Amino acid sequence: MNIVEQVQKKLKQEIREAVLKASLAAEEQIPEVILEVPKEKAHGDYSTNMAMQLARIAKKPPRKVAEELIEHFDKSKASIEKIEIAGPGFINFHLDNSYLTQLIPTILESMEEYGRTAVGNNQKVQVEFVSANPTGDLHLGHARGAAVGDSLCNILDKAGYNVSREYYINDAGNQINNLALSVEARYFQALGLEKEMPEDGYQGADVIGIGDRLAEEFGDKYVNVPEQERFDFFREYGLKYEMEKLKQDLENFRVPFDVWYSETSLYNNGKIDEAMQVLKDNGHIFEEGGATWFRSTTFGDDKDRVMIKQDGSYTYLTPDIAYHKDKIDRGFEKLINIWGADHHGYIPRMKAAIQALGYARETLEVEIIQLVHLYKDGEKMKMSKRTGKAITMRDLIDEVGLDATRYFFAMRSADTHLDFDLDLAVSQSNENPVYYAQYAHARISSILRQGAEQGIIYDLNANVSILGSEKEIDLLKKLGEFPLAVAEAAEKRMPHRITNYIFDLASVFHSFYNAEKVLDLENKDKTVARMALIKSVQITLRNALALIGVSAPEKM
RNA sequence: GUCUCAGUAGCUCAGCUGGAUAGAGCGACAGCCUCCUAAGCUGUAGGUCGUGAGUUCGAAUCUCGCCUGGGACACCA
Repeated sequence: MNIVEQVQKKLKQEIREAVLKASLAAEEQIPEVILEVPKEKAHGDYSTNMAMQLARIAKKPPRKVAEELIEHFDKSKASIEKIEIAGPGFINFHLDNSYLTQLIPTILESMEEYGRTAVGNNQKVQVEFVSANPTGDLHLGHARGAAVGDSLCNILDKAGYNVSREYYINDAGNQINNLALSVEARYFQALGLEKEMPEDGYQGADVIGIGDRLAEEFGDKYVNVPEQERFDFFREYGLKYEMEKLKQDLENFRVPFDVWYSETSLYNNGKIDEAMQVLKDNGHIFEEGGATWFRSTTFGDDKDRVMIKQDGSYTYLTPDIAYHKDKIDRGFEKLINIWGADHHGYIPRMKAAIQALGYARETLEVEIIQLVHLYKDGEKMKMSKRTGKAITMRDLIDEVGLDATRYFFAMRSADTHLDFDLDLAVSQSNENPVYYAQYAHARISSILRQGAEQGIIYDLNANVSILGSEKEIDLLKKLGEFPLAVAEAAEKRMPHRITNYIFDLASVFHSFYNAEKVLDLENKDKTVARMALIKSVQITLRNALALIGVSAPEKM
């Protein structure tokens, strides 16, 4: 707990104490103390609406309640400088903010650990994301899911959760057969032979590439082998090729995974049968029309779902249920799935399955990633995966750059539609919000470099108590918020809270930079203290950027 | 038709557990480099928070209806 959290806690305690001493409410009647930072600086450092909340219980007008509360408030505690009643009954606290300078040694000592909290309680959380079919290139929606998922994992980790990142490989079922047939067609075509693409074949350029590669490597070797052998070979080859490319693309996008989980493995190790058996034992399975059904309506789904089709094969749902059972069997207490908007209708049946297996519905959380629309020259770009005309994640990174892409995806809440302005993201100018934060970091680095050249040394023991100007206090306040911002982003599963924080911190720094000079040879003590301050800003900025996978350059 | 997400400044979006005069960026306008990076700073203009009701001391925020837009509603994955 840093000094800011300690002061807030103290303040809340004192407010409760005052309520009791003033006999405004009995102990069990007191609502949770809400402290907020007023938008208006004139309204003090913190304010509480306690008096308004108590008005009914105390049967007195809010301002009267506030007066009595203040009367019994012990001002000697919690650095209080002044207390005022304002508006309809707010109580505004003005603090002696000199305590904030204690943040500096805390941050300098914590370094890359600053921001870490234990709110997650080491809970075992698994985040499954991207999980795109290995049948083509990752597109924009996947890129957004990857960026949001990775950022969320970083944030959860920082907030004290025990996180595992997982990718579910859909390497079974029709779409892979389709891939095999598409590869086959492209292979024949690469050799100049006639071969039609399957009806729902993958038209992407990457499959053409696989065909070319096969033709080059093996010549016409596979033209005249038995069909089944050829099919099996192309299936394996295509899958391996697509997966390698996928892994490489994600790695380039700074998105690592701990586990790559194969759907096929569920078929081979009996886990599907196992899951089916549990559902059967729990009485949620029935036969009808030659198919085997899961009675998901018991748990609020719109209709029951087929698990084994008339032809004896599984639907997509069946291995997926086994997969989720396996996740829980592996000891995860919370499963977070990050899905594209098109899978949105799938949530109720998956949650139903979790319940039918005998677990709490809330074990599974699904975060939906809404669609991305690309705009260029003010116009929406059309794309279609079927015809292979989609812009791929790789195209996007090549054109926009890694940092800008990550930042753009992280900065919008994931469940709203995103209009991605290519021209804006590409622009290397002040129009681009990505550079704003990086620029602040580079500026700080530059000042610290020059300070060092002039032999100015600061350390944990720098006398920071001499800091206290308005801009310095603004900076310190913002620095103190970081652990809270991370904790809140984690608990609400909202990575974009972090970009908001980054922007705010950078903004306060730029403002400070323009108002006050750091390096001042006439006043060495102040220079040392300010260098320690901006070093703290640099550390915090870098930590925050790391959470969303954006680099913190020393120079720009 | 059912479900779901959204609608906030000209554009793109924030807005916390319901709080005070609804905020940023871009764009427009006016200023700031003899000074650590002007990719920056300071200020001005710009709003019926889609709409109608309800809940209450108080609603952009919660509830319901309606309008508009996106998406999902397979024995596909």
